[in-house]
Amino acid sequence: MTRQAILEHAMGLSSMVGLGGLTIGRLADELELSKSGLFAHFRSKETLQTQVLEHAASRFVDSVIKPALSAPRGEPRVQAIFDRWLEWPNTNPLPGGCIFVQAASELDDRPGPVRDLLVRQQKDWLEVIANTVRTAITEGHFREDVDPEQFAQDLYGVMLSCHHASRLLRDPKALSRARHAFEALRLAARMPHS
Amino acid sequence: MTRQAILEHAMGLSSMVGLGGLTIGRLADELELSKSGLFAHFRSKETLQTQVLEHAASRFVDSVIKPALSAPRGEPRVQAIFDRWLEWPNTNPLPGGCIFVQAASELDDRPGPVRDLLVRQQKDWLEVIANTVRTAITEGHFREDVDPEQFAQDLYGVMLSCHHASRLLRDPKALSRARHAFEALRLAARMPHS
DNA sequence: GACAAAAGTGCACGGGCGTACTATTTTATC
DNA sequence: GATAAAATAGTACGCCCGTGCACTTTTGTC
Repeated sequence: MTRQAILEHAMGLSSMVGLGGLTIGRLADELELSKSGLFAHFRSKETLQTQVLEHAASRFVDSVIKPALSAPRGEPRVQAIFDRWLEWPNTNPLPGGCIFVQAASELDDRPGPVRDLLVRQQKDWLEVIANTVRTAITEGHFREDVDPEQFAQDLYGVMLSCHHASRLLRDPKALSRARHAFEALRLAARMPHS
Repeated sequence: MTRQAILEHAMGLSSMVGLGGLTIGRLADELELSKSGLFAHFRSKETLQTQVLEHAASRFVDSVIKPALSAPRGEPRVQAIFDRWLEWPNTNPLPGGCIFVQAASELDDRPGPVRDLLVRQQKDWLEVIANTVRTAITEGHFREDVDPEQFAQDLYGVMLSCHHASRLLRDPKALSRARHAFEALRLAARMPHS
C-alpha cells in the first residue's frame, strides 16, 4: 500500500472526524491493514496529521491555485480563483467537508507543529489572493485604493459563510448567495471612487 | 456544585477541545469532582453536550441578542447586532474561541440530537438577523431590493473570516477589517438603487 | 538465486474513555 | 432531630487509543 493511498483515505477520514479524531486503529481497519503496519509508515500520530495536511494542500494547489493562475492576469484571475475555490468541494469531494475549515477551528488554540503548518498554509493562500488582487490593481481593473488584504479576508468570509450555510444548515441557496456576495465584492473593487 | 457552574466550565473546556473532545473525566478533574459524581448530573455524554450548547446559547442571547434588540429599530439595530456580536468574545471570553464555530465544523456531518440542536440555534440566529434587516427596509433605512437572507449570510461571513484571521492567524488587523467589511455591507444596503 | 531493504503482522503495555452499579455523605423538609 | 431526597464518591467493566518490539513476508538488486 502506497503512502499516497493511505494519505488519500486519511484525508477523507479527517474531513469527517477531524485531525484529532483521526485514529490509527480506524484508519488501519478501513484500509485493511494492521495497526502496527500502518503505524510504521509514520513514526507518530503527529507526523500522520502533518502529512495529511500537506497532502490536502497539494491537492488544493492542483485543483484550485494552478488552474486559476493560468487565467489572464488581473480581474479575470481573481474571478478564476473564486470560481475554482467554490468548486473545490466538487473537484475534490470529501465526505466531511473542507478539511482546512475543520482543522482551522480545531487547531486554532492547540500549539504545535501541526498548527504551525496550517497557519503557514493559510497565510500563503491569503497572500496568493492578495497578490492577485494587487495585480488587478496595477492592471487597472481594480481601483487604486482597494486594500488587497481586506479583499482577501472578505473573500474568505464569503467562502466560510457558504460552507457554514451549505454544510451545517443544508441551505440550497448557500452557493448562489456566495456567488452574489462575490459579485458585490468584485463590483465594489471596480467602481470608480466617488 | 450547581449545574450552572458545571456547564460554565464545560463550555470553556469545549471551546478548546470541542464538544467531541469534551471528556467527563477531565471535566470532573478540573472541577475537583469524582467522575461518577459529575456523570450523575447528566445521564449521558450526549446530554452533557446538548446542555453545554444550550447554556452557551442562553449566554449569547443575554450578551448579544437582548442588548441589540433594545437599540432603535431599523438600521441602528442592525449596527447594534454587529457591534455586540463582534464584542461577544470579550463579553463572554472563552479560552478556545467561539464554541459555536467549533461545534459547527465538528457537527456538520455528524447526525444526531446535538447537531439538530445546533442547526436550530443557528437558523434562529440567522432569522433574527434577517428579520432585523427586514425591519430596516420597512423603516426606509435600507433599500427595498435588499435581500435579508443574503445580508445575514454575508454578515456571518464577516464574523467567520474575522474569527479565522484573529484566532488561527493571530492577525491583529482582523477586527478592524471586519468593521470595514460590515461598513461596506451597510453602505451597500443603504445606497440608492442605480 | 542470495540477500538486503522495505512493508506488514502479532502481541503487549499503560492509560483514558463512557457508563453501570452500590455506597456514602450532604442538604432540605416536616 | 428523624427522614426523605439529592449530591457525591468508589469501583469495576469492556473498549479503543498511541506506541514499542520481535517477527515474518514481500520486494527489488546484484
